[in-house]
Amino acid sequence: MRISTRGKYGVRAMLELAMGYGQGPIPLKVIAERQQISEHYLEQLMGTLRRAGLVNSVRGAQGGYELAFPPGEIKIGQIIRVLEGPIAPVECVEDGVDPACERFEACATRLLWERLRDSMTEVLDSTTLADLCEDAASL
Amino acid sequence: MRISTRGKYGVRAMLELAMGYGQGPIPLKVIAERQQISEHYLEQLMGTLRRAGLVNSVRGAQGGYELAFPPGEIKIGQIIRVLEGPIAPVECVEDGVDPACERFEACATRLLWERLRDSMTEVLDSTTLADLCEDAASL
DNA sequence: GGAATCCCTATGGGTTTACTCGGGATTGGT
DNA sequence: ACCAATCCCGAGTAAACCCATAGGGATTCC
Repeated sequence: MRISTRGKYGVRAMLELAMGYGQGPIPLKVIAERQQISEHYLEQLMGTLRRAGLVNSVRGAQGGYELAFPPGEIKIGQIIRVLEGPIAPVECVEDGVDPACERFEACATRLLWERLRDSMTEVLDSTTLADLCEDAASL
Repeated sequence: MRISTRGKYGVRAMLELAMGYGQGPIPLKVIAERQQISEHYLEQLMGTLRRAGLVNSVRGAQGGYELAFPPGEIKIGQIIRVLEGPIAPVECVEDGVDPACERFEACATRLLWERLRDSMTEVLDSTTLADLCEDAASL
């Protein structure tokens, strides 16, 4: 029941961008240094986040990345979904999937997985980058 | 954010045992057939569950597996922990681990992961096999 | 004794993870 | 015009993990 480094690094990088929001783009190198993440690897994650529309990139010298929206409008769940895929403990309770489930007992476990999915979604979608910035400030 | 087949199969197998609780041991073959799980693979999972004390095994002809406790006393969280490891989205919020975390921003994300862990734990530890049996009965 | 069981270790193919590498495209500063 | 700082992209890779499969050994009921 772990998220991978993609989700972990992604959230950390996005928090970094959130803390510098409104002050121009932040270069990858700086994010990677501050968060101690392999630069080349983080680059791939940022590419994914950019294609998903969560960050904008500015190419060339003095370029870098910045959030596509204010921190208060970006939910952690969005980041996770982009980098880790659907938030669902098992495939058959993914959003939008409605498989004809054969085993009737399986449905009992399915209710369980749905409850788990919902509680995970609740936490991840009720927290924004702005919330994490506040948390960071009060530490 | 997926559990593996170990957790899935494990819960399904345990539910099968719960539904036959008090009626003698159920052979692996039957569980595997009813739940459509590879027999040999399930055997390994049952071995793990047995060594963890969640099921008892009866060897020899007419043998099989049975729950070590009544269904109402076995939480899904116990099964998951045995088969999947600690319930924690990231390593640093595992129970009993208190790492000196270097990055102060990391602590902001750590609060998030703790909230996620807690909400997952809440669901999994508040549901017992008896609850799943009820769910199954009312379908 | 034999069939039905559980028990154990080893192995293997496929996928995923977490990177690394090398080069190309774009842009600001001088 | 040039150069350095950036982002962009695709390939490659070693290790780990997942999901089994294989084959035999030990135990117990009938």
